[in-house]
Amino acid sequence: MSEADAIKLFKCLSDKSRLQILKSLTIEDMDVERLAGRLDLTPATISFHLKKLADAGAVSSYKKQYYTMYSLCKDVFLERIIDIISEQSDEAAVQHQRDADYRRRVIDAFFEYGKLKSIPAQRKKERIILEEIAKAFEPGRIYTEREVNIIIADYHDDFCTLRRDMIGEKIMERENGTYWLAQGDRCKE
Amino acid sequence: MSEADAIKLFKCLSDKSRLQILKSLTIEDMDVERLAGRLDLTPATISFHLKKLADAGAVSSYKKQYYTMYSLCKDVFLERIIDIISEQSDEAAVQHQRDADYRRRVIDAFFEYGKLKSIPAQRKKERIILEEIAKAFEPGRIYTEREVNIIIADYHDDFCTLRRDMIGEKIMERENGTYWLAQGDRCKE
DNA sequence: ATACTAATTAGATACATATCTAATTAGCAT
DNA sequence: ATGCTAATTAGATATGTATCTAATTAGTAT
Repeated sequence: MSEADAIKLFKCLSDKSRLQILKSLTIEDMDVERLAGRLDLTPATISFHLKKLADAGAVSSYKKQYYTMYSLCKDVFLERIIDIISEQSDEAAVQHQRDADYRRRVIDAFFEYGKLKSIPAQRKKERIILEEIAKAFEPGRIYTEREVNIIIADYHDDFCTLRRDMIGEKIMERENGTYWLAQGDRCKE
Repeated sequence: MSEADAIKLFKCLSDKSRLQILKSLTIEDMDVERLAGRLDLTPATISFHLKKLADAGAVSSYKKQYYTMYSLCKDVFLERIIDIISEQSDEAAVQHQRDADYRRRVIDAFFEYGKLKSIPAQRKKERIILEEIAKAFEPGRIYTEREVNIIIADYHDDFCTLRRDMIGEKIMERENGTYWLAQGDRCKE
């Protein structure tokens, strides 16, 4: 089911009249006039809704003497909502890629020849820069403040600010003058 | 979940922007601006949608330093659609009752002292009357035309019309001058 | 063939809503 | 306390849609 189909289906389900039509058809197949009677609406309105429901694959119809009988397409409703939402996970991948592109642009803008040209004023951008610098540290290893300063100084003279912000952004952790990479959620990126 | 709640939830799911917000939150918790960046919309619009999503119980939020982080309420999406629709099955029962009430009113209007006052002009009403008369026949048993006439004549003089319509409405079936109750869908009522 | 009736379509209307810009509120940091 | 920044709210607009009445189509029975 494509995203457009999912939206069509949910749009059908988000209207009181259509929900009641579906509920009615849960009981048994019905014709337009009977539904009109049950919902206290005109047959024209019922037709309008049934068309949408049919278009979304929620109902189907067949002729029976005078009447056009409508019946529920049960299989459509057996899925879990979460599965419908996350079905298009390649879409999610595309968005993830867009995030990566943004990070790349920020990094390209502030780094030059492996050096940091300036420290971003915007918190979000600085975080990206800090995460980039953090790659120079080994996960799990414990560093002295002096070691940290030296590594960061490779990127920018103001290693004090950067070191402090590493702690502030919880990218690194500190205790008794020793430093190490936080295990946190960085790995997701 | 009440019907109103279900409609609110489905309304949230029936918008492309909101679906993408939910998909994004599937990956990890995010703040308003990040979502705005991903969806290429203003933070105001994202706020607008998040409010609706929160109201529908689809997302929740918590503060993290500068930012208000939003996260998905996963449990809401684990249900099957069919369960949500038919959850209010007492509602369905109410509607079924309404149908029964209608039949009762029609029967009361056309029967008097066990006799049929007149034959309804409206097809739908006549069918109800015919189904009522059909109760006088035993399922499975085969009747001669004469037997059928006698039974129907108890209700109305014009047993010819009624007998013919029994066949026309497929309530009874006929072959070689013998009659019997159709097994069809009457039993549902 | 003709008349009847269920169903759909067309046109009109009123209400809902997705989005933006601009203004305001609220929370954090110096 | 003051200033910054994320977030929300307010106001405006344009699009979407649920419903009705009236007209049309289609299918059944006499």
